[in-house]
Amino acid sequence: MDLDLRKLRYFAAVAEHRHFGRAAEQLYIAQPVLSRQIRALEQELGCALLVRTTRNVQLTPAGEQLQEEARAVFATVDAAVRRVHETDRGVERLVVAFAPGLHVSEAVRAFGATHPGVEIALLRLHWWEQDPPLRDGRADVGYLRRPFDDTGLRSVPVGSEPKVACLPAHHPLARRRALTGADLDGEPILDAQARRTSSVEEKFELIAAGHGIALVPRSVARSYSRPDLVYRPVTDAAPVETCVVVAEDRRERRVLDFVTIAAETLGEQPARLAAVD
Amino acid sequence: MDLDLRKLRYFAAVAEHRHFGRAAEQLYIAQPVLSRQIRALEQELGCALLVRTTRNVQLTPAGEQLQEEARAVFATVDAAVRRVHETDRGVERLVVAFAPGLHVSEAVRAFGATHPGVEIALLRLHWWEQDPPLRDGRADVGYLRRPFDDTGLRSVPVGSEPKVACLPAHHPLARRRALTGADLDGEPILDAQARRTSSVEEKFELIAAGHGIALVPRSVARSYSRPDLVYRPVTDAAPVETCVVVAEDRRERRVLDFVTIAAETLGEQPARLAAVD
DNA sequence: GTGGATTGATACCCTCAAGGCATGGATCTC
DNA sequence: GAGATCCATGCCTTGAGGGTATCAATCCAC
Repeated sequence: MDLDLRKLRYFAAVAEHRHFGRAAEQLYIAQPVLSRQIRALEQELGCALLVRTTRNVQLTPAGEQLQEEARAVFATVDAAVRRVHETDRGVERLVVAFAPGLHVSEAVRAFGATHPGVEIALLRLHWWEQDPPLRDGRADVGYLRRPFDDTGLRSVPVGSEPKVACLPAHHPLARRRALTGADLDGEPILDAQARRTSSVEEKFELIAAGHGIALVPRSVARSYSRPDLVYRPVTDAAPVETCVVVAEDRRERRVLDFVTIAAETLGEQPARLAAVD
Repeated sequence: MDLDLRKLRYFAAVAEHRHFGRAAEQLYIAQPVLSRQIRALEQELGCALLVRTTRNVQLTPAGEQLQEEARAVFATVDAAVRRVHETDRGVERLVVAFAPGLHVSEAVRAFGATHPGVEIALLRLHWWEQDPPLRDGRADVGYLRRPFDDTGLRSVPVGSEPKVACLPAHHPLARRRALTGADLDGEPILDAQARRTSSVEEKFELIAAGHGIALVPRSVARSYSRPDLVYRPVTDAAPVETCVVVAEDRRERRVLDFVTIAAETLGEQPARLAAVD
């Protein structure tokens, strides 16, 4: 059973006005209807949302939470309808995903110059979720770092780069110029299996706070530097390969064109990803 | 009139199976019902979603778009219901927002140590939208940079820092060690009024691509460095003040506690925000 | 303290959309 | 061309959404 958007909108009105009568007036329905709908919503959710006295209405903590969640729900729905209409009117959209530290401006610019009618959106990826957005349609094309699950995907390698260790500035190993894998034995590594952080910045916050260290591609080190973190090369770590990736069944012109342009852009200038120190 | 989640779920099933009969079977409804519901959805949206032949079903571009949007809608709704239930069961949540370049790990760690039962979520803010999330409930407390609209908000200053100019590495002004405001006259400044970018990284992509320059607080320069961008101090630019901010009507214990801890954390170590070169 | 005003809840009725069943029309397969 | 497959249409039933009238509880004014 689904949450009913109508009831949710009714609840949002009551939560805003803190008053059934005025909320009903705004919704152009009768007040008793509103009372019943809200009560039904509470039953469906299985928790109280409002504290009713005969003189006023207050929100329970769950009610306040729902008031906020309602905003997100309506924003998502409105955006969905808008984008469907745009697509129906012929607007072409290309969602380019990129793993942290990778730069897409050149390819986007080159693509935009030859495809002025295509609206481009960027999507930040995360370490722990690189390929799913390409498979489920959230993104049309992506810049990914191996390893990732490439079943059902087509990958074009566009460069490779060494790994570096990211340490807190006060870490004992930070005094060394370079490290080897053996140096890192016993260190707590924050990897994809660890508690999932919602952004790159959060991961660095954890490292800075002393919760662990991380092995990251050098381009990440170049993009995110902080005074309380240091990066040290790990001489015997395997290099990381970057790929431009699309789902195998995507055959739209704009998608194929972007892949071509992206491969050319990076292919001509491999120094972008594998620059010298 | 609202999009109907029931119809949307029906559509998602048809889009997945590419077949009315099997979709109806999965939904435990009769096939004719499904035909009518989908047709009604198409009328409500005002655009065709499916191309029906008597032998199979295909999606129109708008239909493919809606299939993808449906995923986002359901994910949002599910998360909303889940969080409401959690709140109802007594789980306390604190959403800490932060403007780009600010680091919250110390305060979060200190808060977590004294409030082990409170679940903490982080929310990245943008230049053009700093204070609204605090006012509409998306965030409980935030680290903001002036200027922002502080009506209805309570702000605790916690530090100030100079501004620097962010330029493409090949820009003529990049050869200078320091700049003044006069040097930047006539340069295209990417500010909050400019075309809105959805992340800090995108803004830097634009700068790197030569679309303009930006004036940013020094802590942003410290957090995001790239080989194709350079930062230069602007000697006569007004410093930027950072504040910990909450809505005036927020009086929950966990919110007030976090503000206290945040102010103490940054107050004791002002070097965090205003470090030497 | 008492009566009027305000506010949310309840009772009862009506309407219409959602859903089921039977069937039609079109297309593919053999 | 007969049968199978698949989506659409017609018709009926049911239940959720909505309206009006009214009640119960509280607040406020005098």
